[in-house]
Amino acid sequence: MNGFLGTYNISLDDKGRLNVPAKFRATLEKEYGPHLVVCVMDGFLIVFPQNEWGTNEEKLSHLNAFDKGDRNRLREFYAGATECKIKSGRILLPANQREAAGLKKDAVLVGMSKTFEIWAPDRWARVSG
Amino acid sequence: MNGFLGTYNISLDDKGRLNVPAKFRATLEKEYGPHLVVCVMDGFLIVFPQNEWGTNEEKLSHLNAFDKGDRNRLREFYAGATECKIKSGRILLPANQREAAGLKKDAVLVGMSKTFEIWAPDRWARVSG
DNA sequence: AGGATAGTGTCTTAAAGTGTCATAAAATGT
DNA sequence: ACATTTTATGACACTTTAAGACACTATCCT
Repeated sequence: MNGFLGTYNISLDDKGRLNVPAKFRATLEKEYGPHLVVCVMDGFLIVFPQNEWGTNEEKLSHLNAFDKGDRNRLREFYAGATECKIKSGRILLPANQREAAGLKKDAVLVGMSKTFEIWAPDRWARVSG
Repeated sequence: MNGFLGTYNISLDDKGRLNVPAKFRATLEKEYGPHLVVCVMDGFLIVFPQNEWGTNEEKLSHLNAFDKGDRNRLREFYAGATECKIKSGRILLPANQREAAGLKKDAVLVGMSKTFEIWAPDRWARVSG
């Protein structure tokens, strides 16, 4: 398996849930589990399978808790994060994350191997140019 | 075996699947497996046998997922890629890749030793002209 | 308690993806 | 050149997936 690959256009339902594409779901089932950590980056969301989040966290643990810049980075990272679980094929993103990412009715999911990203279509268009 | 060689005109079926030429299939069976990674280049597609893709991916592994520039580079690479498997001699390319390559009803497959390429006939004509 | 809001389960429909067969075309062996 | 085998294509039936809708539950607030 090659992890998460490709770009998918998907739409949110009336309650703000979004369908995880079947291929991503398959990867999750095979290599990870249904538990995810979603995290706000600048203008979009990153979704970590649970244990990928763990390895990332480890990398961050090398940052210096007494360094102001590092500490700010850590805070930003943790403050925006939430746990969520796939339920009948979908995930519900909390309102504040949807807002942080500018998500309204449609979203673009982008595979990044061990994680995937969630973008608002207009922002994605600007980045993927 | 000498890898993928030659040029083949093949047509897509009503659902967008394309037949992998018997010679390519033979190469895949003998030297690789049925799992492929297809990846958008500028205006055409490159097909990697799974482990050829792996070696490419390895080159990226030194990039830092927390660095903005690196992350952009990674994204470009992964966003255009998809995994696919040969099923009864054919592969199905996702709609966005077909569109990126301008594929409609016919395609040209071009062997490139360890990979092969998929072109829309008109674009191929311009390049090979 | 009552009414709002947010979250969850489940069904329906439409679209996308998959398996398989029949014919046509091409390649192969003698 | 002919018969045989393999390969490519088109077609169709079937399955899976995504989207939208709706009803039900939990939570919060006053």
